[in-house]
Amino acid sequence: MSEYLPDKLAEITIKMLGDRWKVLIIQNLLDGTKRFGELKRELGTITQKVLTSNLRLLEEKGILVRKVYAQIPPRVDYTLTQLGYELKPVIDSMIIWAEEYRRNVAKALNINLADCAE
Amino acid sequence: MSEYLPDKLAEITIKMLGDRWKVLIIQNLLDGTKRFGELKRELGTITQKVLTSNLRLLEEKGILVRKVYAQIPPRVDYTLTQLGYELKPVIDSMIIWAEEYRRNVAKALNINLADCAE
DNA sequence: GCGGATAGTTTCTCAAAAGATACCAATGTT
DNA sequence: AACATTGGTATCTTTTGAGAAACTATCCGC
Repeated sequence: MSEYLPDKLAEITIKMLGDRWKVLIIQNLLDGTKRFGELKRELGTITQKVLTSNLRLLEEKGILVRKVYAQIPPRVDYTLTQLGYELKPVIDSMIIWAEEYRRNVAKALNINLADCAE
Repeated sequence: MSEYLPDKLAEITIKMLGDRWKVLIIQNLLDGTKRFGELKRELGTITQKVLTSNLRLLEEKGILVRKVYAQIPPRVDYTLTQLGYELKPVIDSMIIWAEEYRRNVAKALNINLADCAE
């Protein structure tokens, strides 16, 4: 039964990173502190609402900190915590796997093309 | 702009592993070939429907293969592909991170307890 | 016939997150 | 006044996956 405990651990991490936007946000912040608008531009098609709610959740979970400046126009900086930075190896291994996956897809396409040629 | 391409790669992997059941299924199959009922028992509370649909999707994506035996009672074996096994480092790094996260949560609880004591 | 084995399929409901769009606040500049 | 800056908030709709529960198919043994 104790062999199932590692199962539960991966589940914890998936809950933090379990969707497109969270992983992209964290990955962006690996570059260093960024402002709301900067993140929004670099992430592309994300809505303000979705960005806000994802940032707030990651803050709540201790992945990042949000620093509000007393100024107008408003300025808010987002920075990964140490815990957030420690997600880098996870993301890196994901990138490595995706590159392998891409190679496999390309290989599968080649096979399909050969079938069509016959 | 090319710096964003790695961003997209992590997204690909998250789509494969992006929820509780997929990561748990893959992790179970790292032990080797298993049957439907075996998976269902070991995963605990998953419904047949959810297990089936997750297995079919992982098969479609090339993460696992499904071998149907011509017998009654029905027998279907599920085995990770090479590509599926290559998700092991991703899952391992997730486990390591979750352990760190757990330590941080415990630390945060200690701080909160100290605050209450004062 | 009933119950057991196995791996599903079906139907409906619910929950959570994303998406689309509009609006808000404060200050500064023209 | 209008427009600019910034980081939001609010409301409604859509999408997706999970959950609950029932039913299906085939063979075998009692």
